[in-house]
Amino acid sequence: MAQSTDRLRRYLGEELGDCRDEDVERRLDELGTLEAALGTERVDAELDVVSALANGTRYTLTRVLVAAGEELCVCELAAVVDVSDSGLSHALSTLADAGLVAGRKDGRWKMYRATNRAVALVTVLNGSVTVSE
Amino acid sequence: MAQSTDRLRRYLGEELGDCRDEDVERRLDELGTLEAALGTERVDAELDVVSALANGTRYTLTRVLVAAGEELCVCELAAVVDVSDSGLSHALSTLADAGLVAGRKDGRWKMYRATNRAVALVTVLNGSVTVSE
DNA sequence: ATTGCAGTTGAAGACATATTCAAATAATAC
DNA sequence: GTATTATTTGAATATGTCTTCAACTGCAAT
Repeated sequence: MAQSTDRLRRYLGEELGDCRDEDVERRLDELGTLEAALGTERVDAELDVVSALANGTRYTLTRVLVAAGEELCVCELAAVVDVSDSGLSHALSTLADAGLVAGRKDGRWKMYRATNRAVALVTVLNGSVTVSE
Repeated sequence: MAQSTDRLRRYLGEELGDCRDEDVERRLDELGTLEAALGTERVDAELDVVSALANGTRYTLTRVLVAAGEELCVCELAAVVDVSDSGLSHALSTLADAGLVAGRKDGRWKMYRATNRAVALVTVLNGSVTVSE
């Protein structure tokens, strides 16, 4: 740990004018606190959600379900993405685990809809990302 | 295409009472329109952003920079995540490409800050994901 | 100018994820 | 009941992504 903090000490030296051991310790503490305040569990949970969206097939499915504004049958979603039935099922299952879609069985058909979480995320992404034309 | 639409035809048959070729065509059109309205470019761009966030190292960096509310030196961020300097640089570069952080050179140090896009996304994720305790 | 330091880049191996195939389940139709 | 259909599951390959190592750039101090 002595060596790994050398660089930080030099940086703080330029920032503060001078820099002692306690200054380095304090800054490391501040950074540690910043990180700890997030909460490992929470970060992991959020990362699961983001990871579920981070795939072309799954993001398209989510986007279409949000745009549809109603539940769609698996047999309809099959027309939207270019994967096998099995791949489609895996994708929907991952999204459901992440709370981005919810499924309901209706006879021999299965219907999926976007959750509020999906709507919120897609809305922010849509609003935040600009596309050149 | 004839066979791949069989299932959809049967589903629409149950929904509508009866179902002809034109009904299947119409539904496929609706689904196609829904998807096309999203825009391939836009979906790709949004997927890039989501994918940039979908990694423990990068999500933690983003989260910390948002929480910090100010720019931090690479030498400070090194204390936050557990990767090599090279790995850290790659991570920050990916985030910068996705417009989630912005970098500024200051003498021999490099400072990074979270962008509005990052703040918006992290805020929504934080609000949308509940953590059991 | 040469040395040392902060950070980056490219390439490669290690690692993780996606998609498919084959088989299983659950529901309906016969 | 048996057969057919819709969807799911698990295992295996194919594909993609992380992280590291080594070499490099830019900057500053000497």
